[in-house]
Amino acid sequence: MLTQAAEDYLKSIYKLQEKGGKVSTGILAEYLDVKPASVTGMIKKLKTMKLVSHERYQGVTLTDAGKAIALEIIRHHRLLELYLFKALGVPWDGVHEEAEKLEHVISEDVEDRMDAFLGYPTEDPHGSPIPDKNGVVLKTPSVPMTDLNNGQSCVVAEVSDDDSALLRHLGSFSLYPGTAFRVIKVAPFEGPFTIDIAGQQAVIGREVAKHIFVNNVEETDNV
Amino acid sequence: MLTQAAEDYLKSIYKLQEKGGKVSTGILAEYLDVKPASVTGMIKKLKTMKLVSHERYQGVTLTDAGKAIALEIIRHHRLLELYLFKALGVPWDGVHEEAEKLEHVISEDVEDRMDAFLGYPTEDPHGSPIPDKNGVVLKTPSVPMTDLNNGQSCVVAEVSDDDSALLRHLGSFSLYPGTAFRVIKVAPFEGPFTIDIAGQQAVIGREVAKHIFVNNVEETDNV
DNA sequence: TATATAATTTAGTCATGACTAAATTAATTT
DNA sequence: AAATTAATTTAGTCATGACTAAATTATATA
Repeated sequence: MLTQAAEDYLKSIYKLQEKGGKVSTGILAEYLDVKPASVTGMIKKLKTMKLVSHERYQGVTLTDAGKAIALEIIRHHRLLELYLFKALGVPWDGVHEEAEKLEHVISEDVEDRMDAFLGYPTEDPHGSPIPDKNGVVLKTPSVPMTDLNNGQSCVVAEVSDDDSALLRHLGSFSLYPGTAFRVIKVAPFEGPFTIDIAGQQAVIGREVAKHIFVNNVEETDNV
Repeated sequence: MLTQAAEDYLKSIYKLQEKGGKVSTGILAEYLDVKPASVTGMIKKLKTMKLVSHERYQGVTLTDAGKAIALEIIRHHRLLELYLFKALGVPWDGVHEEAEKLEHVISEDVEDRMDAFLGYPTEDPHGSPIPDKNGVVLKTPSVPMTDLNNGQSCVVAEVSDDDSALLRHLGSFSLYPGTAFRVIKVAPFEGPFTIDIAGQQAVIGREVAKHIFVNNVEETDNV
């Protein structure tokens, strides 16, 4: 069995390499809120376990074995998030933190039971895909909200799950995965987005928009 | 926050001192499956935290603060056991092991939600009392099955929760808390008990009987 | 009471996984 | 190309919580 720390490293490497290939020591350190020297130490251990590939000064990548473990942990995490949300009513801005602790100790048996209870779901409450037991992830294509222009309508596909305050903010506009909205105005000079959600207007800043991913983008006339 | 190890020590001390006042280093070591020298080390730490009282060579006792924490962990454990059993259908011989890991990471919020889901229960699947949020335990008086004699009838009140094989064995006779049975025969020379459970006969060895506690004991004529 | 045995504690070791400070390597400027 | 800056690695430290081996204290026996 791997330690909790090792599991967290693998999961983080997976997430970071999703958007950008090799993962540098510094980025990983920042992501894990740990000093770079500590990362170097753990990478060495993971390397002897053949879970990562690493050349000095060149960044890390997961091996197939490491990737399999990372996906298993991510599956735990996302199933737990959805279970806490649906079965226990934990608010969506709280499920991440809770799942972060539970994901390392939950048994396969309990996980299977939660999976069945939920009807074998494919997405967590933030719209992220839940890998299946074989580590297959079906990712629906989506674009960052910052790519949108005036008059386009779309549907929220996915939002970042790790910033509780951000999620509460989005919740106040009902900006959940599945929610449709239309861009009324994009302010110039990297300004905020004014959008229409079911008749309600909301102003979404650039920094927030970066964490929202959408699909079903369509040009619309002013309604 | 306490470490997981410290929490386990407090919980174990609580359980052991329930039946026998001060807890010796050796007993605690055996219970935790750890060497006595390691126990001495942890006791020192717990003492500096004022969670236990300890005089060299004289055994440990929990302070009020230590007892409060122990009861909190036990509450977590037993609520989790019942939740896993009722909400997820985990078999009763598996819930202990699972709860053992979860009890250290579950939040108060999630615990409260499970408590509400279960309707604020007072007993876990093995008949052990669930302490309330203030650490109050209501223990129903019960006697070990080994105290029973020929012809007595009773109801199962509580069974040990930590031996999975034993629980499966009891389950095969439907010997759950709440199950009534009558003693047909106690074999002489510390022999086994032959009992009648809803018309079905079963033979229960002495070692097994030690782990079964009963109440509502009544003399009955042969029916 | 002296001695043997059992229980407990002390002292020192080990693996984890964090840290700091210093050294090394890579990338950017001038 | 040399020098500066940034990133990474090495080396050594620390707290946890386990361990073994040896020393100490308590208990039981002759």
